[in-house]
Amino acid sequence: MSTGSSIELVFPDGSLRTFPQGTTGAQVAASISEGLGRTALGAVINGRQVELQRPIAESGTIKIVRWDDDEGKTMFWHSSAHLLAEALEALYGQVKFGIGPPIENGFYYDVDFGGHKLSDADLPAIEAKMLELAKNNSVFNWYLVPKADALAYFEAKGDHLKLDLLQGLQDGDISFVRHGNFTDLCRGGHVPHTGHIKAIKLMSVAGAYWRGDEKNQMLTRIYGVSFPKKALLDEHLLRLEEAKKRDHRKLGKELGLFMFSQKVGQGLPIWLPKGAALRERLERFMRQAQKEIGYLQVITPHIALKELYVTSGHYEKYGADSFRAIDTPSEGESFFLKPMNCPHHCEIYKGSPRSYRDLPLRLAEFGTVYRYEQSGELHGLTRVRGFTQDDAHVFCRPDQVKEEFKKVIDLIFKVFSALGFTDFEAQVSLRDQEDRSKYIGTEENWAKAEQAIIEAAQEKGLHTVTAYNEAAFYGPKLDFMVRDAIGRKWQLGTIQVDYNLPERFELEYVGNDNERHRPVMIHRAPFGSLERFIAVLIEHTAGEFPLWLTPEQAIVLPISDRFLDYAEKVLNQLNKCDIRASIDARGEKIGKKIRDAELNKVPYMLIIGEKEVEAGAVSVRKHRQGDVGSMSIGRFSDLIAEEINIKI
RNA sequence: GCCGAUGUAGCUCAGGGGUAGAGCGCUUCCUUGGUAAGGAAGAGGUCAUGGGUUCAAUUCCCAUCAUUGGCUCCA
Repeated sequence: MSTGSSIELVFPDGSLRTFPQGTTGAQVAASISEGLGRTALGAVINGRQVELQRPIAESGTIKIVRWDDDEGKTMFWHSSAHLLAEALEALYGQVKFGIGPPIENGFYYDVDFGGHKLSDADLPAIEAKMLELAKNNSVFNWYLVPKADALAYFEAKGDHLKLDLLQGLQDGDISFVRHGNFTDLCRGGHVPHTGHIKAIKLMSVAGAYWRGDEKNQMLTRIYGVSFPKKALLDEHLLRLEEAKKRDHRKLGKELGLFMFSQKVGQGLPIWLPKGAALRERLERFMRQAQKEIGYLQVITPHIALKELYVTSGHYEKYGADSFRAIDTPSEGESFFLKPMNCPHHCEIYKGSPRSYRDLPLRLAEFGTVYRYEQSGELHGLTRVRGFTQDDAHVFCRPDQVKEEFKKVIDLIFKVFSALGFTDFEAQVSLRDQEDRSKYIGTEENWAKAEQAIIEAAQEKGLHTVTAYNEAAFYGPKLDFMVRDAIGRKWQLGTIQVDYNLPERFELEYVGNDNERHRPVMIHRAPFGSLERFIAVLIEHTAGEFPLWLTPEQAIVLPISDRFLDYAEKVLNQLNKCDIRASIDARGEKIGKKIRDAELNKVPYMLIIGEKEVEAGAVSVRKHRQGDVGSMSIGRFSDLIAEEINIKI
């Protein structure tokens, strides 16, 4: 409660202190410690980010934020976007500004250059201008103006974008922020002055539709990132380099896993022998895991009549975005490439009468599906036009939904842990809260499905986040996001509850009351798609796959060609022990062979020479670790078997 | 689909109006070497494709295709 002359502020640690009315965030920070006073970038008061120099108007919660706080970075990058705008105006004059928000790793500004075309080559000059302007230590002044004045200001400036933004704002006072020679419409939350921005890197230029709507004008978006210290920028750029080294497109090529062919078509991955073998091992692993918990494997064709997808609702929803229909020469039939496996599985369900005793019926298929994706969206293996889902559909009674859902969660846990994804979170994807026209099915069924997901996730103790407008058009989802070895988030597995398809396909079972009932369907794919999963696995492991998956587990390195015969014998024995291996028979020195094997990320190198031949042994060297000593092949194969068992 | 960039040897890339270069890889020869690069020689490219400008285009211009960073979309 604030009195006339003082305010009370609650700090993040729960402590409460009283300050005179009109105290600024900066004064509060300085009162805590000299260090905080120096490093503070902003304040979060009652959940709102505000500048340190603003007097605090009312009592409430306060958090002084620094660079290390997320809010600190947000304010820092937001301020940097203003600085970018100032630089652009200084360099190019008549520039219209859209929005310039902070993002996960930096900031961007959407601008309209009129006729001028900006390219990457212009970025260094803009960067230099920003750094130059930053040195002015221009204070970010936040102030209120009447809406009429705000309109007049941007009217005079001819900035139709800001005017458009203003239309959407409530009448009354509008907040502006001014620093140096630049004034912008802005909600607020800036660092004290531009001098804090010490290192800037403008990353790229891209097109972006105004307000994200493709019917609107396309603006030029400039992406950038900035830091309070040069060293932090260098570190950031190093991280990007590291990510680049792990890029699955690069590693996939280097390791001979997959390729694309212009003649085959964009977005259609081709699996090379090593990649295909890796993929098969993943499939085998999944088949086994599913078999253990009662899934039945099925196989369905790659095309189906249009009517199937009319029934399922996919035609109405995605017909226009599908590959063109395949028409038969004389019968006038119209087929579509399979974009989903579920309609086929529904037909399997329908193929014979079902009793409540048959449920749950769990049909699994590594189903290859084809979807027309816009050309600009294709990306390596993560976004393709033809891919294989580790798909399955659980048909069950309404009373079994939650239990079945939980079993699927367990399966996903098992898969993730076997593959080393220990850090993940689950996202409950629900409908758009306003626009429900995008979805099919009754309100009642949606409510039931959403409830089942939320409860199952809770009972499994999952840490979940809720995302609206992320549901599939026929039902809500539980999506699993894993965090990879360098901290990036990827969406992998998904589980979806569906009351709608059973309805549309008129699926039934006979209950113990001898009446007909409608089953519920659960769609699920722990990997999501094999393509995408392998892409993520490549980037997560940097191409150093778990031993049980890796295409080449060992390589035999003879010291000279005098030992080639023995090398062949060793290879034979390895094959017998089911160890995937090859021989490096080149006329190179051992150092070179070792180097190449290390670079190729082969887990084990078996070096053989005079000593090994005499002892009937191999000298084992482990990738990244070095020499682990000499042993018999039997011992080596035990070693490998042991390592595989620990990991799965 | 839209905006920007890119496309030269198997890979990574340099070059530049007068029909091309490096490193790695590959082949052959010499070397027979003990835990991250031994030496030499050689093969390999219609400079993405199609037009245009020019005496001459891989180089400049246009279009197409593909890749790529974004936007939109994502069953």
